[in-house]
Amino acid sequence: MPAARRIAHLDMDAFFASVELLAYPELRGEAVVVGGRSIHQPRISPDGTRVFARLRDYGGRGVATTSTYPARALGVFSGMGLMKSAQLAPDAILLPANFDAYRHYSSRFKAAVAAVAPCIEDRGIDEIYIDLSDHQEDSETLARKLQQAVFDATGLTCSVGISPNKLLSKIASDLNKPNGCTILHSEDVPTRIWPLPVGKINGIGPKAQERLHRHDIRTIGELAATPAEQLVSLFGQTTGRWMHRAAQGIDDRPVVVESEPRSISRETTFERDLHARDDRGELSTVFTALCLRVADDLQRKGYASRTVGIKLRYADFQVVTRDITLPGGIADGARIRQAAGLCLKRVPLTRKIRLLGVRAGGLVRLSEAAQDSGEAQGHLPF
DNA sequence: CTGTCATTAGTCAGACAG
DNA sequence: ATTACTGTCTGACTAATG
Repeated sequence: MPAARRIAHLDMDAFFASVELLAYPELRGEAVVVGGRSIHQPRISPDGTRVFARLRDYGGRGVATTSTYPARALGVFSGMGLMKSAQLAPDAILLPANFDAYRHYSSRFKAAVAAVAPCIEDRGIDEIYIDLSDHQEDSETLARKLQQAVFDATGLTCSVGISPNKLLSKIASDLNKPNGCTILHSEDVPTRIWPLPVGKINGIGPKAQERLHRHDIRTIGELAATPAEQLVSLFGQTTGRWMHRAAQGIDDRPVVVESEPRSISRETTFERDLHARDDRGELSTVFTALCLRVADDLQRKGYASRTVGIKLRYADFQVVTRDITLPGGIADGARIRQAAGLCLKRVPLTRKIRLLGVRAGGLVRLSEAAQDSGEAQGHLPF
């Protein structure tokens, strides 16, 4: 008989901000926000102390990527526009994001976890699922071991949830933050999960939450008590059934140790909104650069793309996408640029544009790609 | 021959998450 | 008023195929 499933979710505490605090320990306890467009590096003053930019000094477009807990106490959360954040916390310190450092600490904490428990599913830069089913120690011991290993390797704290499945563990890891540990069993669902708001379920975002609220469904318990048919009629077959099961704490998704990427993309928001009529040159330069970066990413990772697409965000925030599927995979800049150019022709260019993006989907491994050179569709039989 | 149904691929928008 | 970037998935719709 196989061991009962036991799965951990491990989430680094305020990850980006905490990495910054390793570099700038004098900021511990301060309201610090990470984000913006990277032109506010700390300076060294004549007396040798570091001088940091304040939120009130920030001018341009940008959002808070993360904030320390003191900044959160002032109402500044990730995703919030920096202009709005500056109103709430003008004296908060603003640091540019340093993704190289975050990737470095990400690898370190994942390696530390792997030394304790090797069956890991990557969920982005700052969190992972771990399958502990084959381990003998009790969950409390394992959780503390994981946290100690992460702290020894990085000097950073994390929070851990352990339960029979990913859904419950994800909720659990958030129940006791920072540096917390929560262990849940199936029997705990009515007491520990049902009182929580529906938005605590990973996958129920602001829109679904609002629709549920309109039907007087606010807690996970109320969701669990809603007939599956009603949820299906509200959200469709797949999502409705999933939601109903999730509310009972049921989730049989496995921990996926490795997976292939589905798409690779690059996009950028301009300093000011651009118009195809007045800013042709700039738009064209950026567009080509994005195509080259996507091509470079494809080649470095060893993929070719069969579906190339573009994305535009107009000044009013409306988003349009177009894509094109090709007979064979491509990975070089010139042909990505050509395909993306065809997409661009199908989009109205009468309004000002705020963002431009290029995407490569339908990925095939470069080693197996047909290396389509325009004749790979085969010769006609006559 | 025409209509219907099932299935699949392609396209696009939108929700969600880290 | 303000709202990054990268990536995944689902639903709705259309077209093609059988």
